[in-house]
This record gives sequence, C-alpha cells and structure tokens, in this order.
Amino acid sequence: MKLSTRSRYGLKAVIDLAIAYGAGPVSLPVLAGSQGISEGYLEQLLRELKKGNVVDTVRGAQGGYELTCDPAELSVQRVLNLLEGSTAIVDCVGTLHHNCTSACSCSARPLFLKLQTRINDVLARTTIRELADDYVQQKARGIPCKNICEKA
Amino acid sequence: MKLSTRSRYGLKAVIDLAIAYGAGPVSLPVLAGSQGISEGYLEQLLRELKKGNVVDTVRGAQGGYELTCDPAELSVQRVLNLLEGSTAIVDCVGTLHHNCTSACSCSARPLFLKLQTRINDVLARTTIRELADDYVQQKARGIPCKNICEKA
DNA sequence: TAAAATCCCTAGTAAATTAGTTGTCTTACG
DNA sequence: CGTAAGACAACTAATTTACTAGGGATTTTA
Ligand code: FES
Ligand code: FES
Repeated sequence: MKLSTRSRYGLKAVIDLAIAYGAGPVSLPVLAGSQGISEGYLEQLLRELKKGNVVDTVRGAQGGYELTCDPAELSVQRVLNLLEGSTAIVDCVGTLHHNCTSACSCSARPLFLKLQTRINDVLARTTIRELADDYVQQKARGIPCKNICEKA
Repeated sequence: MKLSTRSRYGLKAVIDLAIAYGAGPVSLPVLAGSQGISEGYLEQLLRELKKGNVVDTVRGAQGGYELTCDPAELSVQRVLNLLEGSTAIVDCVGTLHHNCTSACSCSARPLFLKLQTRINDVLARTTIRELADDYVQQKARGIPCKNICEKA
C-alpha cells in the first residue's frame, strides 16, 4: 500500500513546477535541490513525466523543465500514473478496465473495487494547482517546519 | 500502491474462516487448497493473524484455524494491518498518529492525508462478514467463473 | 501406545522491485 | 569556443517480497 519515493519525489517536483508555472523553465539542480535529492534520480522521474507529456523541457543554458499545461488542468492521478506505472491497488482492478468480468468469483473483489473507486476519486479530483496553492499559502503564513517525512 | 499477495491471500483466508465460523476449525491444507497456494506460505500469514488475535488455533488431528470473534465485528482494516504491517500509504500519515506536526511543510501532505482518510474509511467500515456474505450469495447464484486475478 | 494429523517456529533463498549512481552524448546560450 | 543545461543508457546496491525446507510440539484416533 505504500507510495514509492518515485511518486513522492516526482509529485513534489511537479508541484514545484506548478508554482513556477508561466515564469520560464526550472533547472534540474534547482528542482533536486528543493527536495535535497540527487539530480540523477530526479532526472529519470522527469523523463517519465516528459514521455507522458506532463512536462516539457528546454535544453541549453537557462533551460530546464516546465509544465505543458495549466496546473489547474492537471490531475494528481495523471502524474502518479506516470510515476507509479499504475495507481491500481491490485492488477485486476485497474483504472479503466475493471478486469475480471464482473461475475468473477473472488471473495475480496468487492472490497478492492470499492477501495479503488475511492482512491481514484481523490486522485482524479485533486489538481496540482490546489496542492501548489495550499503550499504557497502555508508558506506565506510563515510556518517554520522541517519536513520529517523523508527520514523514516 | 499495490496490495501485497500477503494481504490478498491472508484476507481471503479470513473470509474462508468467516464462512465456516461456528462450524469448528478449518485446517491449513483446506485453506491453502481453497486458494491454490502453498501451505507453508499461508501458514506464516495465519500466524501473524494469530499474533494479532484475529484467529485462534486448535492443534492435533481435526484441528485447524478459526476466527476469535464474530466476523460482523471484524473489520478489514484490522486484518490488513496485521498482514501488511500498516495500511499507511506513507509512513508519516499513519493510522493513529497523523505524524509530521500539522504545521509540517510538505507540499504533498494535504493530498496524502485526504487519500489516507478515504482509504481508512473504507477499510474500517467494511466487515469480513459483509465480504463473506456477498461471496456466499454470489456462489449461490451459481456463477461459474475462474478467478483470473492471481495470474497477472 | 504408536501413528497420523495438525499447528509451531526458524532459517534460508530466489526473484523482483526500488532506489539510486555513473558516465557519455547532445543542444543551446553568450 | 566554453559552459550550462538536458538525454540517455547501463550498471549496482539495498530492500522487500514471495516463497521453501525442515525439524519440533501437541493432540486425536486406531
Ligand atoms: S510525505 Fe509526510 S509530510 Fe510530506
Ligand atoms: S483479486 Fe481480482 S478478482 Fe480477486
């Protein structure tokens, strides 16, 4: 049930890009530095996001990464699907194709379907813009707090 | 985001036990055979469930496993927590202790909290009894379908 | 009482996944 | 040209997952 670091790093990078949306590209060193992670690793994640057409790149000096679309139009679901491969909790209950013909006899399937529905609901409804705005506002309120999540 | 096989196997075994609730213990070979998995592996899972006081055991011939309580009183959450270790999607957003003081500055945290809340909601509300009942009824309706989930 | 059926427990292992690192190449700006 | 960027491939290390093997303890039953 755990979200991978890929997802956490990648999602946060996308939020960073959303905050900078419209203000030109952000370079890899800046993005990686923002989270205190290695550039090499984050680069892989950004490449996936580029493949999925979520970010675009500008090469050469003063280049970097930027969102291809307005963060208000970008769902968390789309981002996580690219980073995680799929946001399905079990393979047979995927996003689009609820496999296992409905008649399938698995005692746990009704639970899995309900869970997946709720998860998809949150992921599809939440936009990157919302997260970016929340974050900016929180920072504006000047809360001085170390992110403790990446340690444990 | 994937649920482990531990969870899938273990949960289904618990549902099997729920169906047999009140009718004496069910042996490991029967439980494992029901899912077509190895006894050795399932035994480990059942031992976790025993440690967590969800199942009880009877040794010796005609022995086996049985639920310690009425399946109507047993939440899926309790079962999965034992099998999975924790149902938290990120360590800092655990079930009981929503760690990372609320002021924590992580841009993705609001999303994680919302997601976790919805997940916990489903897991806590769904009882093993419900799943067992659904399954029994579905079978009664005589639907002949192979479970294709465990293959992919 | 011996054999058979059960659960109990530890340890090991193989495969898969995750989380990175390294290094070389290409593109663009000034 | 020299430097600041991204593109890409390949390799590795660590961790987790999914088992397997094998011996021990307890209870029933013939
Ligand atoms: S992941 Fe926990 S605060 Fe960011
Ligand atoms: S896990 Fe998909 S039908 Fe059971």
